[in-house]
Amino acid sequence: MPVNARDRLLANAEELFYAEGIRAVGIERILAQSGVGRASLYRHFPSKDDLVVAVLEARDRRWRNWLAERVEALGGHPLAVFDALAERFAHNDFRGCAFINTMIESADPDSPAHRVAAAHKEHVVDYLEQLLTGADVPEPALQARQFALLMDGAIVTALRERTPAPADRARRLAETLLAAGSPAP
Amino acid sequence: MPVNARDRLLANAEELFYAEGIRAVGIERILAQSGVGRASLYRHFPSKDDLVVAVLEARDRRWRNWLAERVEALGGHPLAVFDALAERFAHNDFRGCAFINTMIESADPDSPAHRVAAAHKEHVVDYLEQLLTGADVPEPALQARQFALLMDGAIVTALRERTPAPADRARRLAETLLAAGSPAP
DNA sequence: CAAAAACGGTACCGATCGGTGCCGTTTTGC
DNA sequence: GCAAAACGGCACCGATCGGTACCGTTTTTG
Repeated sequence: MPVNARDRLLANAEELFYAEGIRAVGIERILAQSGVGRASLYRHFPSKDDLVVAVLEARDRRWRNWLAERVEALGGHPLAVFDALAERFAHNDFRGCAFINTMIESADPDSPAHRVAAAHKEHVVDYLEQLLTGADVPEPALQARQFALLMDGAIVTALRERTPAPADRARRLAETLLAAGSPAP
Repeated sequence: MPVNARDRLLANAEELFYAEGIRAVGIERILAQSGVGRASLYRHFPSKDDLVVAVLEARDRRWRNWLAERVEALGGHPLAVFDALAERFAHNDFRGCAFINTMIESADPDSPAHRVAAAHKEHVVDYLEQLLTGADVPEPALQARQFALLMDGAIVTALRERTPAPADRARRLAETLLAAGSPAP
């Protein structure tokens, strides 16, 4: 557990928001679980929305770093992103993608939280394109979007079925996609 | 606009829930937009949760009927489900899949709303399997799950990008999937 | 060791949440 | 045409929402 009140708030708010949703978690719950005084929260964050944005930005950085490291450790092939996802799905506190959830909960596309979530997904697509380019896959920009669609589909399906299997199914789809694209240029 | 208070409540609640989320819409908003008295709501539905379940069950029936009719009209081929999705994505009030949104908003898998949403997805998978079986696609049970994953991936991506393009991309993925499965038995 | 910053606890605020009770009116069914 | 059901409007309830102000204490900093 972090020592700062600020870091404790960020950690506990992220956990609660991810597990139950942003709107479903009140300020009081966060304060109680963090052991932080009410005033301390508003010293660090002007409003709940600002706390939400800070939580999402931190999670964005951490999640993308995790993915890159995990793909690297699994051999660096683009298909490894699905193996990384499978690891996530296996955790019993898996509750889907925090950023998809945020875009759905914060419906207004112009809201700060929604913007951060949308930006996260764009960054992931950029990473995928760079990964596919490095693997000499033709049309990496288009294939990156296909991969992202498969990843989000796997995430939503895993949330629904409560099993890591969708990661493998998405991986198989991506394999046939790469196999179909390569041999006929 | 329906004449019954009950039907007006269902119609307006569905519209508001879909557009802004279930938690984000209070009882008062629904009453005002429906022109219904407060007591009338609680005469028909014991609580907000019961209203939510009734709205979802009605939408489930309507959505699946719509999909079946649309696929039929588009030739009856399994790939037509993606053409049907493309039509939905083009509407400017498109806000993703109400049932995915519900499973995310009502995080508890045992909550009534979550159960209805999960059941809807199972029914869609069943329909896909029957559709693929009718088209003599090998391993229809497995391919139905692949199709469902592609559909959900397209829906989430369309919500994110705010364009119907993901439907075409998912269709292309499904095409290569069928092409890869058929010629090598 | 002292000044200053960070902190936890509590009382309080207006607004809104879902839900109940009662009233007079309108619509429906026989 | 009359009884009964359905209805809309309003007042009200306790609980909780996000947010503010002030308190005395602890921790950091120089």
